[in-house]
Order: sequence, then C-alpha cells, then structure tokens
Amino acid sequence: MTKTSITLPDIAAAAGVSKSTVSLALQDSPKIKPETKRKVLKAAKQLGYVYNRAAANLRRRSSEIIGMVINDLTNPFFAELAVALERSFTDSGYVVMMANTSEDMQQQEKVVRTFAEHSAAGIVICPVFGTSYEQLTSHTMKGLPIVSVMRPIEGNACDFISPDNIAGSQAVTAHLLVQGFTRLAFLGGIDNTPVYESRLAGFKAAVSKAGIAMETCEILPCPPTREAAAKLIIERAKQGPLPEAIVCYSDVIAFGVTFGLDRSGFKAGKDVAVTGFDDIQGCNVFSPSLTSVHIYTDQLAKLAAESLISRLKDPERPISNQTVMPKVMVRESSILNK
Amino acid sequence: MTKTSITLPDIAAAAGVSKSTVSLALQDSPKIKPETKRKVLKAAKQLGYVYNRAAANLRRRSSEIIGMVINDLTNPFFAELAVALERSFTDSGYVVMMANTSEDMQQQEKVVRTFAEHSAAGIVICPVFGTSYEQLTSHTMKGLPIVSVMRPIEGNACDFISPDNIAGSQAVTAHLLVQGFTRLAFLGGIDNTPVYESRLAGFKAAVSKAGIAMETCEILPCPPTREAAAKLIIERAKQGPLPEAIVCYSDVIAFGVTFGLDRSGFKAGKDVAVTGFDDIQGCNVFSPSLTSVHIYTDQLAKLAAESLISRLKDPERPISNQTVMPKVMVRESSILNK
DNA sequence: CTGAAAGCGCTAACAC
DNA sequence: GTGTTAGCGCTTTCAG
Repeated sequence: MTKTSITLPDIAAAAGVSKSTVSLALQDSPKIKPETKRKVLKAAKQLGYVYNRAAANLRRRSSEIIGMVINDLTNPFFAELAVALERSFTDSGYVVMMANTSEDMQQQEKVVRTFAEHSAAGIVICPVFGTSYEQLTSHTMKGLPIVSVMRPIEGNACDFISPDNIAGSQAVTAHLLVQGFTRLAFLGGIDNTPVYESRLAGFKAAVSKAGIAMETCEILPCPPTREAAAKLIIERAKQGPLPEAIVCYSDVIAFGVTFGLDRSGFKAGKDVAVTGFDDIQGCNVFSPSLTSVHIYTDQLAKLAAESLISRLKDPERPISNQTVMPKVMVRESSILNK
Repeated sequence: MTKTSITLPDIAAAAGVSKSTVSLALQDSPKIKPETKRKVLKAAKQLGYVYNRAAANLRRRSSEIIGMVINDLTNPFFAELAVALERSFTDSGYVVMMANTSEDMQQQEKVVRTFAEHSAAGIVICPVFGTSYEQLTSHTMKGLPIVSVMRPIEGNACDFISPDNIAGSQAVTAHLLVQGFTRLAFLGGIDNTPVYESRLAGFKAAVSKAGIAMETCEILPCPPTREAAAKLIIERAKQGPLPEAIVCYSDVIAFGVTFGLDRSGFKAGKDVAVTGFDDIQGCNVFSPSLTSVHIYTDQLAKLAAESLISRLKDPERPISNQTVMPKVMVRESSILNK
C-alpha cells in the first residue's frame, strides 16, 4: 500500500475544481475543457498522485485484472507461453496477475479463488490435468470467465485454445516414417491425459497409415521432465536394441532422451532419430539441433486473449474451441547421419 | 469481476445478524460466539459468497499484494527464481502479482506503477540493469517498499539480496586452476553491469592469486543467451587455439558455449573445460553434466520475502544488503577426460 | 457479544 | 462544462 494519502479531493483543492471534475479529467473525458485538464494533470503530478484502481474498480464494478494460472513455470515451454500470454493481455490494456500452481490442484483452487476475491475480470489458465470448471469455481464463483490453453477443462465448460496435437504428432511421425524407419517409439507424457492421448493418437495414426503394425512400436509414458525421460531411456537401453526413431511427447522430454541416450552410449541424430514437440527456443541451440513441432505459441496466446476478452464483453457467447495447426521443423536430430 | 452481488448484508440477512457481525465472523474474531460464526459461515457458503478484498483493502488501507517484477522469465534461471520467490511470499500469506519486463525499462516503470495503483504493499524485483529507485518510483510512489534480488538498484536505496558473486566465481575459477590450466577465459555477461563485474572480479582474483598473468586470459562478454554465447565461441574458435578452460557468466551461457564448441568440432569436458554459474536444474541432465556455482535460489527467495515483509512492518528499518555464500558443484564439464 | 453509523477513494447520475 | 450527491463492499470505533 502506498503511504501517500493524496486523493482526488486533494487534487481538486489544488486545482481549484471539484472532485468529479478531477475524476473526469483523469479519464480524459471530452466533457472537460482542455485547459482544465492541463491544470488538473499538473496538480496531480505535483502532488505525486497515485491512482487507486481498487477504489475505482469497486465503484465501477468491473476490473481490468486478468488472473493467469500456470501449471509449471519451470518448464521452459510453459514459461514461454506465460510470457506470450502476458504480452497479449497487456497489449489489450489488461493487467495480469500471475500464479504458478506446480501442478497442484489445491494450490490451483486457492489461486483462482484469490484472483476472484481480487475481482479478476477473468482467468486464463493452463490447468492441472483433471481440472473441472465446477471445482475450479468451487460452486461459488459461477460465471467467472475462464479460458484454458493447451489443456482442456473437463466438461467442455470453458473456451479452449490449443494446437492440433493429433495433426502435429502425425506429421512429425510421418516425417520419420518417410525415411524408412519401422521400429518407432512414442516416449513421454502422462497416460490418460488429453494432450498425451492426442499426441499418441497422431503417432498411431501415422504408423498405421504407413502400414506398420503397432506391435513393432513401443509406447513409454513418463512425467514431463528431463530427469524422468533420461532415466526411462537409460533403463530401456539396458533391455535390448533401441527403436530406430523416438517421437517424444515434448521438447523437454526429447532433451532428456538425448541425454539418456548419450549416457547409454548412443547419439541422437546418429544412432537414433529423435523428435520433440512445442519447438521451444532451445531446440536450435542444442546438439543435435532438435526436430520439433512448432505450435505457434504467440498465436495461441493471442487467441486466448481475444477469446477471453470477447467473453468479458459478451458472457452469453457460445463456448468456443480453437485449434492452431502446427508445423514440423526438421533439424538434425531426426535425420540419421551415420 | 465476479458477477455475484452477494455481499455482507446478504449474508447478514440470511443469518439473521448484522453486517458487522458477519464481517467479524468471517475474520474469525474472538468477539463472535462460535455458534454465530457457524451460522454465518454456513449462510456465506450457501449463498456462494466471494470475499471482496479490494473493498476490504480500501477500507483497511493496506493490502497483502506483492508485486513481483522479473526481467526475463524465459531465462530458466529467472523462471526458477520467480517460482521460488512466489512460494516464499505465498507461504507468508501474501498474494503475488507477477509481471515480466523483458529487460525493458519502460515496461518496468509501467508495471511498477500499475502495481502501485493496485495498492501493492511492496515490490520484489529483478531489475533491468541501470535501474534507480528514483525512476522506478517516478518521484510519486515514494516510500513504496522495494527489495531487489540478484541485481542491485542504483543508489543503494533498496534492500538487496544476492549471492556472493565474487566468491562463487573465484572458487569455481580456482577449481579450474588447481587442475593446472593456465590459459583461461571468462565468457558472457554484459560489460559494466554489477553482476558481470563481480563475477569477472572473482575470476581475476583467482587468476592473479594463482600467479598467472591476466594477459594469458581472455575476457569475452556477450548477452546472456544461448544463441549469443554459441555465436561468440564459434567465431572465437575460428581465430586460433581455444583457451583450456572457460568460466562462463551463467549456465545459460555455458550451454551455449558447449553447443558452439560442438559446432566447432570441440567437446566441452574433453577438449575444453567449461563451468557455469547459477546451477539451474538442467545442469545435471546435460552432456557433459555442467560444473556450476550453486547459489541457493530458495534461500535468496526466502531472504527476499523476509526482508520485504520486515520492511512492511517497520518502514524505518535501515536498508540491508544480504549475501549468500555459493558452493561449487563439480561435474563432468570441468574435468578434462581425454 | 452484537448492532449502528461513518467512511476508505473513487465514479456516475443528475443538477446547475 | 462543472459541482453535488450518493453509494460500491467492506472494516471499525463506539454504544448497548
């Protein structure tokens, strides 16, 4: 809380006008004479006035606060997404309060409630898997507009923006198949989560379209961290010949796999083809550079902001699901160079 | 803004008590009979009441909001720090509004002002280099408590928490020197910034203590990104024999250097010893695993929260600078294994 | 222990 | 164009 008790009346007194004139002037209302405005602005600046938005919001019964809830900021992909989202909203004049949930449902419920208590106009969220609108709003913040990004909220009750995971996964798998690999693996991601299921579905679709039996392929889920992926592939390497190509659930997984392969005496892009998903910044500055699926994070963020802002303006608009078509970025890791 | 117009009077009516009794009950005041409290809580829950903190703060003339301002969330080190900071503050019952500045001074001034307008109780910031308290508070938010982390605010006007960069850098350089390297380089970081100067000073101190002439060493600053570091070392590699060991300004730089060396036909940890700084999560899941300087991010975050909270309680307390002693984590990248 | 009344800083009709 | 007046939802003396 700023100590300053400089308020509208103070400015009014200094400028020799009334409280409401000051209010109008500060909002740059056309009802106020330019000269008066100048006088008011000058007095405000002189006195070191700090606008009190909470008071204004209270009176106006609306706010420009957007609550942003991110599942895991230490995951570089979500950090990139968070930054893009923040920019999209601030570009539209909103201010975003941001919170990290560390994939913790309790924490998530808590921060959403806190945002609601601070009169957030709406929420943009990468929800913890398994989140439903009901629990998110605790039956008590009904009508709080929410848009989810990347991961859907159960029950289809919220606007949702995501990449076309199936198409992206299918395309990157096809890119591998074209090279003649027949023993593939899909590695990483958490079983029974929507993103995992979609990316896996794309993988399977490509494989079966290529006329390859799924039995020759391996499916190895694991938590979305470098450590987990590394551990998994190291164990796997001990158990016999590796697949020729590994489609990873995400770039983070792919980095872990690359590391694990190295520890097991194999090289990604040489002994085994590896692909990622998300196309985060690091992909290009990594040896081997990582083939990945670019999902247009900035575009996702832009759509999320547009979607939420539209809903704020028209709460009755039908719920919308928007999908962005990704693009395969071929780099070294997927082209074997023996 | 939550649509709900459920307010204290509504609950009061439902529970058959007065507005103020409800307020007290909600705050769990000892002045209210347990039975009454139960009645009130029940009514509140039934009606789907959402506490309005903005209104409460307005009346109480204080708030539990902390504004967190981070220079670059896409840098994994700062993302880790941000998460740690957020946790420290929320653990103490504060709610943090977070904003990313992308190292943009204008953006930084804007978000600090916005936080002030939202009645933030204080600010925790990783400032853009060159930030002064004066400009941050625009001469108008005087007295807004600010604690800076990692990077100092000019003029020593704010509490400041940081690792002992000199000691950390000196220690990791010494670790290299002990192995007998004589041609070292200090790579990365932005010239004339305090963190750079400190880390470079530690490097120089170790070198001169080892009786080595600084002339045999190279100093190659560059922006703190993987890309910039990679580009720099690739250029450098073309110009003649590389140093035997490279002390990097940060882990991000070290990752870039490792990549660039690889592109130039050299291996970190084999042809050239490389060390990082910050000890971010990736260090262990990287080939070669990266020797780094662990700076106890959680501890920095904890001190930052304590420091800011103390100041909120006692605005007159003297400004404090706290330093945390880092620790060298020796891994593969710095032990040549030819 | 509970109620009545005042007011935080601001906006928004509605007068003048 | 500008001033008056009445609150937004809450906390907090102060009575009772």
